[in-house]
Amino acid sequence: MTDSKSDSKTQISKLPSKENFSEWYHELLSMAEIIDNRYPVKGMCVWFPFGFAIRKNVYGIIRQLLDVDHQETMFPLMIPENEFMKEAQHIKGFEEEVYWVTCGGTSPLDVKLALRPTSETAIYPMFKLWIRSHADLPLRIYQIVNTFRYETKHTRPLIRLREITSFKEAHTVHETWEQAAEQVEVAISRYSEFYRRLAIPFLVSRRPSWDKFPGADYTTAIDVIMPDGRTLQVGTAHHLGSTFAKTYQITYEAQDGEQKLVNQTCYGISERCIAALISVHGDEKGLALPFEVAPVQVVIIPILLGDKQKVLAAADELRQKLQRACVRVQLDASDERPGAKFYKWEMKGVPLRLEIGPRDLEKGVVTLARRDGVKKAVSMENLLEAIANEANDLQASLYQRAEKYALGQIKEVSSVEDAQDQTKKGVAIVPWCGSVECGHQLEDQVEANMLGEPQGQMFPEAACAVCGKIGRGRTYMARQY
RNA sequence: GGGGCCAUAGGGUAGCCUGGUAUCCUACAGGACUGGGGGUCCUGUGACCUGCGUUCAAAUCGCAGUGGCCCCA
Repeated sequence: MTDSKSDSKTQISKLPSKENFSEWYHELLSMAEIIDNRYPVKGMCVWFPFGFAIRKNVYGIIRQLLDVDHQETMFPLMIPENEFMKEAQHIKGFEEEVYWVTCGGTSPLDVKLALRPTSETAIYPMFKLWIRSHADLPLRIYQIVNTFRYETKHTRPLIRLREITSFKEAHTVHETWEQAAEQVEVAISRYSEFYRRLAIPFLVSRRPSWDKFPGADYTTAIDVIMPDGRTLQVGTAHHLGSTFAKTYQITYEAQDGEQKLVNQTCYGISERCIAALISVHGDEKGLALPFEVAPVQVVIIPILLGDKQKVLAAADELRQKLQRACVRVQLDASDERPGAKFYKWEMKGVPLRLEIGPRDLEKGVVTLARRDGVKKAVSMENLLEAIANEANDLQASLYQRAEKYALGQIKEVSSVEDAQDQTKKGVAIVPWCGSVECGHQLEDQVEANMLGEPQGQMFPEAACAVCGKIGRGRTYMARQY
């Protein structure tokens, strides 16, 4: 404080500590050029080209995973009021959050148009037209679109937005309830694969009945534990049963000639997955990206000493070699000092850095530095192989680090008091008999949210933290974003 | 839903209390020397959120709006 001049110098372009997660997060978004939060409408942000490149790669994985048996499509942004208002439960869940278009130019519209907060009411009237017979089923489509919700709470870049720019929503239609239930499992397994590829550990749970999607029979959700111990919902899959089928009269002719109501599911992921990606892997130096989604996978830093032309030529040769091998490579031949470039590209999360200078040329090697700190010399001949290996190792190291943190944040507790303590810093697994009454009491007393029953796990018998009834039921509890 | 803090070059800030000339760092542009972990020097560009009010005069005082951040439900 006394030496403010040297203070400000050492703080040049430095991130706040990740301990101070909120500040770190906001700074990182702008310093790593992911999101520009200065757009003058509340809750609406601009993707920097670099951030958008991450988005493109990440959503490429989603597309890859869904394209196996889904078809990508695109529905309109606006939904006529009469269609939107048909499904009562659904409206009730969204009515306070809908933007309405009421005028065309200076003329009031006869039928108001809603900006989709999600697209069920846009898509399902069309499903009614598309689906005639059992031969049309199952139907699986998805779209990646923007949606609008008038959030009154505090908005947060990528996490709580008024315009969600990157909502991947899938909608499927099936003959039976069981087939739809199976589809929900498929959805969760695809999402699990997705987050594994991003090296992000996650929790899967069945949301309590009072927190399910409006109009759904049940909701299964994926949450990620953020660096401050709060959880972020980063994926949901809903079994819609025949609720919307009744409302929109979506029926098919079964093999026996009878007209039957369809069963549906929908499931979604938004740019919150990018928020999780950034937050889970990032550190004091900035972003840290898995090789698969990094816009720049390898950066080459020439060390311009001695015969500069020779070094530059070698660096460019290296660049071409990697480019031919389909590596997203960038040669940074700008006029900055090497150290400054190291910091710059570390901020952007580049997984691998290659340094090439006179010393390396002499020995026929390049210096390879991994974003997680590992640094070694590799020979020119084995370079491509070394890059592939280091990319794999880095992926494993990212995941291990993240998993270690995540596991450390989850604790089984048996009482309301312990749950209260635990949810201050992470996730509690609390014995719960499953009743709505006890659930509400838990949320009130623990002062945290119930994520719901952990999926795919077995627990020993224990007493419900509220009523004391013995059973195997558990619920995750956490402070949620 | 409730409460608090805040808004000055692209980013970070000083100035505001006590009304009059806007500070420094960084970034950016040009130049010179440099270059294996944030280089130095010279020159230059660039700002008082919007509206209304008070006043001879508003970055500064008042009101409203917009936007941002934090805490609690």
